[in-house]
Amino acid sequence: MTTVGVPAGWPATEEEARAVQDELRGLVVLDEPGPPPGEGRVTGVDVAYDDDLDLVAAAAVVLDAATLEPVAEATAVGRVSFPYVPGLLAFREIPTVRAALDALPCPPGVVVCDGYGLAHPRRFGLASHLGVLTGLPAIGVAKNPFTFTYAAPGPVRGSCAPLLAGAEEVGRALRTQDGVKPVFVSVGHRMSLDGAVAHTLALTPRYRLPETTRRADALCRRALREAAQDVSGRRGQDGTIRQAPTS
DNA sequence: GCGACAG
DNA sequence: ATCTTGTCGC
Repeated sequence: MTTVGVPAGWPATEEEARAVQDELRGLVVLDEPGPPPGEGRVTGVDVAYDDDLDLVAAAAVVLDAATLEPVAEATAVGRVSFPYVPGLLAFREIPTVRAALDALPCPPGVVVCDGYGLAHPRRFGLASHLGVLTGLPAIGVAKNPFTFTYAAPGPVRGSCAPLLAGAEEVGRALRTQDGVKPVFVSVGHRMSLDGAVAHTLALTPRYRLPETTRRADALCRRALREAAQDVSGRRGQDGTIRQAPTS
């Protein structure tokens, strides 16, 4: 596990954060189909919070794309770098997620985020932001439609319908299991929408959410529990931080 | 102006 | 995201 602070120059206000998004948005690569699903490696990233303890724990879990078995994993713990503001989620998650990705012993392949990419008020959600900063192909798979609209996809696994911002298709509502609420897939970086949907289907043989997300979610929660244990052990009742044990 | 709003 | 027990079902 690695520890991270808030990066120097990280936006402190919503205005600054939006300006960063407007500046980086142009760097998203949309003309690559991305690696084929079922080959190479796919990495899930997720984050868990304890706002009271000012803790963020991130996990990155690398799966073999063919078998969906984990081949590597890493975690990182840091301070909360930004409040939750709809549309600015990336500023809350990225520093710790990047640290976890950097701690991996192997290349991540395609990164699967818990949230959106292009399906975003300024077309630059978490998956796009993380993709641009790392250069990795990335997609977003979210659990709800945010402010976007969609027609219900067919009831069978694999059915999908456009996720719409007005008339613009920003992603797809995808049924990953028969009769189960769809997930909301969007392109992050260096991947086509069809590719993002195909990857998502390949990652959901059994459950609604991708195996990448499920594994990363379980791991970051565990990392948060352990970090919270450590912190409470080192903090007095007045919040004073005592010295970490030297061993 | 007010409410809704990825995680 | 997080607060949270039991419960219905494969």
